[in-house]
Amino acid sequence: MEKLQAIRGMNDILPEQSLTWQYLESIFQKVVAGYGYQEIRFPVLEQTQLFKRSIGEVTDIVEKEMYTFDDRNGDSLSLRPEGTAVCVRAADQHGLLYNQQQRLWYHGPMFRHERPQKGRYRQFHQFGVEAFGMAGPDIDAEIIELSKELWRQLGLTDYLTLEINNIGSAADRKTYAAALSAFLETRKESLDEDAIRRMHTNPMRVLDSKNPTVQQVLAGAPQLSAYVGEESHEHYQKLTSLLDVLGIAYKENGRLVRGLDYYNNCVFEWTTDILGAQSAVCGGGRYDGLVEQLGGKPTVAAGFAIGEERIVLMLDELNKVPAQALRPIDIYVVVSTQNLSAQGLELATEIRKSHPSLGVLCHCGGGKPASQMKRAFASGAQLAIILEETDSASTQLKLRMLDDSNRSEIIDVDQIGSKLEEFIVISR
RNA sequence: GUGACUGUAGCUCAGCUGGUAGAGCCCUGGACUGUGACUCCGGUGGUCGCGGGUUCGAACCCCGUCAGUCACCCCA
Repeated sequence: MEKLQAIRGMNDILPEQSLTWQYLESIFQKVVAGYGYQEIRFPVLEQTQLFKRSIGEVTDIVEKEMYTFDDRNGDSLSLRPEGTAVCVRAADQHGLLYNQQQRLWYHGPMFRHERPQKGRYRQFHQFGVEAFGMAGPDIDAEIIELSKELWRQLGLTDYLTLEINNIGSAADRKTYAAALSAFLETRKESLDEDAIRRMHTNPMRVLDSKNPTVQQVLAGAPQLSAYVGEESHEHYQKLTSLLDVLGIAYKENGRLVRGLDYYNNCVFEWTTDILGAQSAVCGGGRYDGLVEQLGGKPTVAAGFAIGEERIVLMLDELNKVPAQALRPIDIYVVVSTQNLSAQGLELATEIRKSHPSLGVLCHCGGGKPASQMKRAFASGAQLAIILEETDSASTQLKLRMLDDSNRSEIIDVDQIGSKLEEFIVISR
């Protein structure tokens, strides 16, 4: 029988790794709750039209990266390549947006058909935040500060840089793209193949070129900032002064252009240099026109999304997950003879009841005490409780620390309640 | 979608210019050990990613295919 395997670019997260994911998600949830954001959950499958109308018909995501197929009745469906569009659809469909303010968060798998590489997979996970109905730069500052707080609690602050830019309104960008395109046309002979190809399809993408010659040409190119309207300028200025007041350092990057069409005014990105080529771990900005574009009443909005895989890679690389979070269990119960298996199960249950924060694993499946001890050490538990029979056919317990100390003590069964705390720290 | 490198036991890897596979770890039985760890002896486990081709003969050469890794593109 041929073995089946996972689809390319779709990873299994095994028990060892899942502890890191749980830790990460618990910090995320704690932080957003602290800022008053509420969770929203929505489907992984939506009408293809939703993404075409939001992300943009001519973007890479829609043109070549979506998992799109026909439903049994012929409707075109797509696996969600990102969360913002779906969040808007869901919130608007249920009347959460009109004349209201909402602070929402979500997380879950997204799908893009790209060649996998470090930090980028076909099924990947995003954690995102979306705020609706607040026009001012204050909410922009809030979500940026929220993201910074995530990094602080995860211990990643020193490894991340905030980049921001003002990309103006959709109309501003259209005018600018035309001007840029015209400029590039005059320097065509100095451009590489790539730049020439994008010159007309998506001229702003040429700004990202890593070719030094092209970059030289760009030095004399028109600047987006010159095409940004007065209103956007004012918004951006207020935002930067808010960031200053909040003590959030940022780098202005005039070439930061998001790949999704719906953004406007301020956009931002958190980047790191420890992940190789995939340096962006969080990206977001304002998208004031999106709700209306999707058929809702005009509603201003801002949000960001974080790539969870990339954060997990950082946490692993930098060893930032506390040992406590990586410990699958606290206590391993060893049953020295099969006669004691019922007592072992009872004891484990009792400890779970009296100390709900502890993970207690009771050895099952038989085996010599020696091999049970071996598993106890391998389990990552702090303490082994060994049930053994005495000469008088009663049972005694041996507590043994599962570290190099070899510390151990023999006690009566009814002493366990008080003795436990002498051996391990029990958090509430 | 493009490119480079890789694909041998559960894991990490050897395998010289082609002659039908090996080690360590893990697991397991035993010796020793004041119930894991060190040492010693034994054991389980692979149609060498898959499919073709060249050859008397291929893990090793050729072609294709699938998968992994990294990079490009783009993005989180």
